[in-house]
Amino acid sequence: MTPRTTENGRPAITALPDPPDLPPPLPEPTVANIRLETVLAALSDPLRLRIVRKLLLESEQFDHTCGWFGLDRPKSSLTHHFKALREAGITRQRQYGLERRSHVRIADLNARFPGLLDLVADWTPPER
Amino acid sequence: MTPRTTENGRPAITALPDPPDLPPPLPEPTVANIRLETVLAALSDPLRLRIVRKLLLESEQFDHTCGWFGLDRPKSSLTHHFKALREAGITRQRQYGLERRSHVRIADLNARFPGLLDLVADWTPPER
DNA sequence: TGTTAAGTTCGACTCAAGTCGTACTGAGCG
DNA sequence: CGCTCAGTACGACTTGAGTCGAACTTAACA
Repeated sequence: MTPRTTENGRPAITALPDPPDLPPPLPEPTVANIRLETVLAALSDPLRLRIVRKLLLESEQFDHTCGWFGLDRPKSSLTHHFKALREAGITRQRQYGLERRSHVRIADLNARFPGLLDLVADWTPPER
Repeated sequence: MTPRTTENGRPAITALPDPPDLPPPLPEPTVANIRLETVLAALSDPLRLRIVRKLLLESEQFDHTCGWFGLDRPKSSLTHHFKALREAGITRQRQYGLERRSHVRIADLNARFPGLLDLVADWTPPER
């Protein structure tokens, strides 16, 4: 089975199965409670768009800490944005000791809003 | 040629050709200058989501005036929202005498962000 | 030419969101 | 125990968006 690809040759955004024995996720909306307007609002911020896009394109295996993103912002700002993504239902966060790791809820979002993640993956950040 | 349909049976959102001899469009971004983050921000407002959805699902032939939408808001608020949609590149507005009519730039948006309009068409407004 | 009506413009107000410093929490580890 | 370090909580500040009233513009039309 070869992965389906999108118009521009990139492999489509698809989900991998979860490994067992993970810490429980932090509070998040159920799939049915994910609202389009909330998701769009969360993704309308360029920094959060960068975060989600990087997770989609570069996360080799599983979830990642805040530091992995290399974002030049104070920690309190990052907390704010990662919380916004999680509460919108876009990412799932789990606590590993001191670290809080994030990944995109790919299967949930593909089920609820097919095609949306592909738009994020194909996004190009504004130059400057 | 029968129209392709989406997963839930609704006909896919596709564009009709423009009739000739229209008034010129009001200022709007070119297709290449439509930004994903701007479009998502414009669509994250429930009122604007309703406007676009209604245009997609119920506009029988061509574009529609503000009044057609039956929105219970003062005119200055409607001006604000229709301008936001137009400047984001989501709608095109043309002046017909006193009236300013809007329609969705379906072909442009399907080319730039495939699948996005289908998400809007399938959206269900929050109850109450 | 005067009236009507669609829509804009302007300015004021409110509120939510982004930004960030500072203090705090809590796991890991010597 | 006490240090370190990831991340949170809280609060202050600023900015931008949504909301709207009031005055204005301008076709259409009698």
